[in-house]
Amino acid sequence: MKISNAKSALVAVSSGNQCLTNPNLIPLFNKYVDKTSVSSWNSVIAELARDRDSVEALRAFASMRKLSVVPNRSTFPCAIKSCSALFDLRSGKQAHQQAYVFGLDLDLFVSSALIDMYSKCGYLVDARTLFEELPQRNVVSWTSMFTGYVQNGLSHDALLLFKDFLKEEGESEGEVHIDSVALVSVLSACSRVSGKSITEGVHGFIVKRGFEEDTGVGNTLMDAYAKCGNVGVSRKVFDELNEKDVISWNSMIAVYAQVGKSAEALELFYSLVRDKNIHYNTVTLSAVLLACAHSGALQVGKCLHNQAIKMGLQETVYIGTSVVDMYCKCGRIEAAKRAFDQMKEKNVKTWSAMVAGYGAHGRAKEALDVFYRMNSAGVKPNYITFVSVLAACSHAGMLDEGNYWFSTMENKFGIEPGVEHYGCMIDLLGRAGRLSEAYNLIKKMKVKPDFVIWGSLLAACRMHKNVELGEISASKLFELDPKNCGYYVLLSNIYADAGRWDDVERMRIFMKNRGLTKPPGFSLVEFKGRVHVFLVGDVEHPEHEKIYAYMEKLYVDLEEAGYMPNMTSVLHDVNEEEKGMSIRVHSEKLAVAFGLMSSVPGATIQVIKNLRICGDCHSMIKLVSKIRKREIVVRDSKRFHHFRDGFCSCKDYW
DNA sequence: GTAGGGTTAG
Repeated sequence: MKISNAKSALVAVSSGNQCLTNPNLIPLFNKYVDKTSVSSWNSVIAELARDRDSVEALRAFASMRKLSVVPNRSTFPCAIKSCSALFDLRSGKQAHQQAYVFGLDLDLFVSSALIDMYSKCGYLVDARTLFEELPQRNVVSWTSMFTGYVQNGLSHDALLLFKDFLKEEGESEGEVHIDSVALVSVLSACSRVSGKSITEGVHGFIVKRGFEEDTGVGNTLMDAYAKCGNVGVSRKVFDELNEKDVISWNSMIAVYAQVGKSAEALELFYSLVRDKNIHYNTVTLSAVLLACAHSGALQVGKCLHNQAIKMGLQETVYIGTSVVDMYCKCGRIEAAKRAFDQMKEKNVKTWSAMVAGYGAHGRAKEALDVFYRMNSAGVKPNYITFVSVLAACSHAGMLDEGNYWFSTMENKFGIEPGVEHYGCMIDLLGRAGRLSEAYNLIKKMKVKPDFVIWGSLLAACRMHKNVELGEISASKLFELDPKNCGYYVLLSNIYADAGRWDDVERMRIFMKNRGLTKPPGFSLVEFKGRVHVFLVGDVEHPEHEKIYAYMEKLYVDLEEAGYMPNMTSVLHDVNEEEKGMSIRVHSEKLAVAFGLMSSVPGATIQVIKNLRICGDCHSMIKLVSKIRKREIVVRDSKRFHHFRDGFCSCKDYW
């Protein structure tokens, strides 16, 4: 019997039980499938399940039962797997019931599939109950249970279960034995709990049992080490893998892309391209596009987009979404829109990426338009979609719209606001000067306010000169993030504005005594397909001398045009002259200068900054855009600033 | 004929 023919026959006669009632189809069906033979049905169901045609597989299973063909232990696993693939708990339960009737529910093969089915449908308790009922278990039963916990966000329980497994393995005298698949599952639990010692422990076990050369185990190990902050070890595991498959490369590239090591991600991708033995795929491209998005590598991103088109992949929803996100984060919102419009299939992530993109560019109206269209298209917004919607309102200062969607998301969409949603609202209220409302909202929060929340309130207190609430926010921030000096500076500024010089002095001594740090600011500029990094006062860049010389000339022109340094956001513990020096060499200024001197006249300059842009850089770049007649785009940690002819797209609201 | 690993939105 040819399976593919069987499949077309089956498809022809399917739609449930019509195969029995439609006389024209019965001869066709009979030609390929002996409808009384269980093994014929098993082959058909297995083939359909393998083709991921789960709906047809379940129809075949139903038809078979209609014909009263008795299923055997080979029938159920594939049928149940199809239920899992469709998250069809009802059919899964029916299959469980039938397996029970035929005395097969405790069969190792059937029960493993059932455990997997219950887990995938979110019914972990049923999965565990069945697992406990099993008279004997093998490593597959255990693995199904491990992954069940991991996929339901209970990785800690998966690790606890692993301890039970080791006990049973020790007592079973060879009946139960760990394999690489089980180890992959355990490692994925490690990577989700981000525990360094547990990952190292499992790694030791892997070496002891001789699995360290297994490619699958190595691939997951890389991810687990990266998730607990040890990217160097991930790279070591990668380098030491004897047989790297495409997933090994993808994992390492994704690790780099996710931790923001974009240059390393790109470099590794280039060596993968040079390695003719391995063909990269959609996953690779997605990861590299993410690296471009992070580092603003637009030229490289464009090449990858073209490459995806050549490979016929631009319409897949993964790649499409990555491309949209890349253009948004590289400041090319119109290109993002074009890519977005061309996509035939869009999911909630695609829509949310577009909403977020418009929001970050301060184009709240368009963000909301996309959001409305998403609803009309019948795609349900989720938690993150509403973060994007509220962030769009916050970037544009649209308090009423923000308020509306903040209450609607819970009342109409049943999504409980999380710390990110509150963050947008505190920001909106705070900047509108409604400080006590903002403070009351914080007090009403069901989730614990984080440093973003208190940071927004503190910044608003500075803006609106409120000492009392500023002190409250600052004291919370000193607890949450005691080493970050940014908050001490802000509070000190609030005191200075109020003329409370004793308190300013107190803060200065406070900071001095505590070895406080500020995350180092850096800016990125892409030039000829390479991303250049600038730190504040950079002397590492090979052309730094030329850049400083260029800046001297630039400052002369700027001062002629009326530029006055604005020091309000500078530390109080340096003298006036030092202040002037450090502000002149902020990383975004160096990056803009490098962009100006190294690009052709008229070209847009694009800078990515890891922190928020400071007030002085903002006014300086506005002026630069005017006197040098250039469009300059700066993406800071919060949003985009498009500078043109002396103005910024944020309208100085940021 | 059963179980496992990599990717996209704030």
